[in-house]
Amino acid sequence: MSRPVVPRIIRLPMSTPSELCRILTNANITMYQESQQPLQFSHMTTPLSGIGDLLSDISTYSTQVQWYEQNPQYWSKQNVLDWISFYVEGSKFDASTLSLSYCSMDGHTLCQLTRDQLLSMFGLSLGAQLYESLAELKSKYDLNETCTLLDSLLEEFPDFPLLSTVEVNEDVKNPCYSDFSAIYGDFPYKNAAVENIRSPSDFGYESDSMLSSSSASGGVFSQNPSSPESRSSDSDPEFSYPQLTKVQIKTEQIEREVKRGRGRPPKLTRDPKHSNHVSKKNKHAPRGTHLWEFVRDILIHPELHQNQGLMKWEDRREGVFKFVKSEAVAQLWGQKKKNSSMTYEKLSRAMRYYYKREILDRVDGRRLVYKFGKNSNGWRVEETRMYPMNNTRQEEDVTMYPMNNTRQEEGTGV
DNA sequence: CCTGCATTTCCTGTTT
DNA sequence: CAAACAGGAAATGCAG
Repeated sequence: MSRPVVPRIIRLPMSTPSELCRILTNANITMYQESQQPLQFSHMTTPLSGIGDLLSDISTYSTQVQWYEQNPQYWSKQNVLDWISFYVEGSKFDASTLSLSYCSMDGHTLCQLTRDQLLSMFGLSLGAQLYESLAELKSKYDLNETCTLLDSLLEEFPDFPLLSTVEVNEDVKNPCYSDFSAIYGDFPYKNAAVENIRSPSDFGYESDSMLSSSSASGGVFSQNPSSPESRSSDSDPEFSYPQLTKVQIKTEQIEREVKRGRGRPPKLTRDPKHSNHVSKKNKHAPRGTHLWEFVRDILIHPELHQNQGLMKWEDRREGVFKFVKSEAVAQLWGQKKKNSSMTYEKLSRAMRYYYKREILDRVDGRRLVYKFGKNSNGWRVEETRMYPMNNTRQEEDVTMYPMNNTRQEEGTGV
């Protein structure tokens, strides 16, 4: 089998900072407000129950995966937006001319678009890039999917005489990772879908659904309760986490007795079954805001959260705010960073580091209360006046984000 | 490969 | 007493 074709995308110099700021902000706006739908595999039918289970797992997982990790046909709106953002960012496309309505479609809809439609929507250059990328991703994932199914079939039925003679080439099984990584280097093109598939209970929530019913959905703590901060899981009245089984607790204790030392332990893959399946290196945290920016964005766009009341302003003018649902915010942050074991305790440590950098000022004597410092920006009323706090989100929001709200993350250094 | 940054993880002690 | 705060220490992952 020949190697799949690799998209020929060249990373061009960045757009202007303000453009990029808008792009990223736009992505954030949508990211936090959208409730992604689980992917449907109903179009696939198979008489084999094992495959059905696999698809069920994939479907569950797919509420979290990035666009580059799955077939464009199954992309959520968020995936589509991320995909577009990626190419906008890498081109000289003027983001201000881009209407969010063009980006507000799911993968299925996207895949119906003709080349001409894409060109008219995104311009000749970007449109062509998108079309090319889409076409190649589609063909690649169609192939990949077939191989994955075949692979799982082999695991399910190892003794099946015909299937056992079939070998699946590694490069074909993970075409995206092997080829894209060669081109993009650090870019996170890898088959995380395979690596991360564990049990359905491993998968965290998606924004609102989890915030209201993490325990019911077998929330994120069921996966990795290894840190003692899990003790704080019952601290939040709005939150309840699934109780650990005795076996889990026992395993935890053994693990901690074996390796206990200061500092952050290496991330362990808890499912050895998949640990050797693909490369473990999880390069590149998703592009996005820093913690304080994440917090700020929750505060200045409360209307974008179906579950409001995560945080609130205590004194908007002074930049004083409070974590109302501290563990929920931590979970949301963890979701953003693909870290299901994030807790408020850990998040708050990161917040405390901001004191020294004067991104935050101390607020003594008030629990869960912080204050933006002189090295933070984008939260002041003047900076966000273009955003009426009570309006529902509209497409105009995208281009209305203030130009002067540029990121200065590097300028906030110690 | 090395270095720096921004966390993340863990811990001990203190305050509310 | 529990939860939150404080901050040291060390590790991680990414960017340059």
